[in-house]
Amino acid sequence: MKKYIPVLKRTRLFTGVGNDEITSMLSCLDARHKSYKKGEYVLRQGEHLSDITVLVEGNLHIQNDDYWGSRSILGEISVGEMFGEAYVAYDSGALLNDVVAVEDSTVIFFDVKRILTTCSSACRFHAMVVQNLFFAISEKNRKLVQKLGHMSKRTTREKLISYLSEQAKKQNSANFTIPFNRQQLADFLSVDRSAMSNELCKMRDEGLLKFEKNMFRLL
Amino acid sequence: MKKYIPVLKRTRLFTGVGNDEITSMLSCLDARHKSYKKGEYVLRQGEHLSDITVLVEGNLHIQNDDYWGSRSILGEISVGEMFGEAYVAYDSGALLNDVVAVEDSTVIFFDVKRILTTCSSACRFHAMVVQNLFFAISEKNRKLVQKLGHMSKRTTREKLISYLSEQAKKQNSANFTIPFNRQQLADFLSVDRSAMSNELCKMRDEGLLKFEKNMFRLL
DNA sequence: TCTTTTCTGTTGTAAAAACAACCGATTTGT
DNA sequence: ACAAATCGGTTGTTTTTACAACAGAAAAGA
Repeated sequence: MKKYIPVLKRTRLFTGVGNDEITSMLSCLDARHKSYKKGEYVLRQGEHLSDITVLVEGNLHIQNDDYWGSRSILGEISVGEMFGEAYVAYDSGALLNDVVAVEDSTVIFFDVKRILTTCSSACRFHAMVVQNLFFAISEKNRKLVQKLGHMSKRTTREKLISYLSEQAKKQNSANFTIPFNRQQLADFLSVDRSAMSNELCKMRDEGLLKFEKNMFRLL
Repeated sequence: MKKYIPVLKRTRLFTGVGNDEITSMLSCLDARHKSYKKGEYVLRQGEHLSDITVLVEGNLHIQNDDYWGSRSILGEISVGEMFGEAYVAYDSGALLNDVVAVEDSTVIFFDVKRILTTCSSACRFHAMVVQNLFFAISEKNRKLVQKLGHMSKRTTREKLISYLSEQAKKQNSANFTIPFNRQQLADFLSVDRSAMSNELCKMRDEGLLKFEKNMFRLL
């Protein structure tokens, strides 16, 4: 567990917390880690969550497959990001999505719930953790709103422009890479892959952008 | 301000807080109220927010108009609900949407930011407020995920079924009313109004549901 | 290295949505 | 009570998307 401390130190959850303090919090929060092979499910829709999770290795997708097999990708979790904050509340109900490892991954589970819902002061970092959690969930909230912004566009082209512009802005450059392949991007934007591929190539031919694999350049 | 205490008492933010305590918190949190006529903007996209707001009268929409005038409704705020929690974090950036009064409305502004970002104990309800805020934003987060669930459906019919099913479940009955008229529902689901109206009537003719104005019944 | 699988782009067709225009009914405002 | 604006439904046309099927390139695996 110790080897993950450098990673944890750079996460939202442990912002402003020193190495020694993280160590003591690991036991205070009953931290456990678990590894998953590519393709394995970390969490499943319908489960009730009592922990939050931090990804310390690999890459996860939050997704949803419907009865007819069509997939929708809600979001992507990269190293240092967490998942499950929204399900800590006692009345939050069951998980609405699956969380799947898209690479071999390692996740740390924290029982943050008891920190939030009890008034005990077994650990003196309560306030800090709560505040960090709050900021983390705020950030996720804003991300969801951004995604809704993309999805509310009517055409595939508009959705692409909306998404790619956001990525360019986020990475502070007209050159950037995206964390999805074509099928995943289509699932993320809820459009058909072939139609999207087609549109992307049209946009390239019109001189709006260039791309090669996951690297894009807006012109 | 005092007349709003009964309303405030039933909000997420003040869950578990007594009347006297609310009164003292109103000054602690520098509460101010403001009224808006139907159609007026409460908040505008691009603004930087330092307060959170609680609606005590009326109805608000969180929405977004693009350059070509097409509108997208992100969500609806009814009495007792709050807005702006996601923008309390110091690095949250500008507001991504407009907030508009769809009826004559009254809003109370709270400077919750200083509660979160300082360690002073000027008010002994810090912990409670932070926890309530956390649960509120968790809930909003889950709502956004649900909305994304509707929007990720490919056809208008699927979007409608997804949305109406959620409403039925939420209101615990196959009979329920929705908080939107047709145009607003279309803007909420990001589809064309006339196409949606058409689809709705087809579904009615096929015996899937009945409706009259904002009242629906799933069969 | 060779085979197999995955990934991406391309095309044609069928289905669906967007758009525009219109009308009657209801609601709002004066 | 009357005029004006809003609302909901209907229809036809155009545009866009979904779907299916295929092929070459790249990547993964044996």
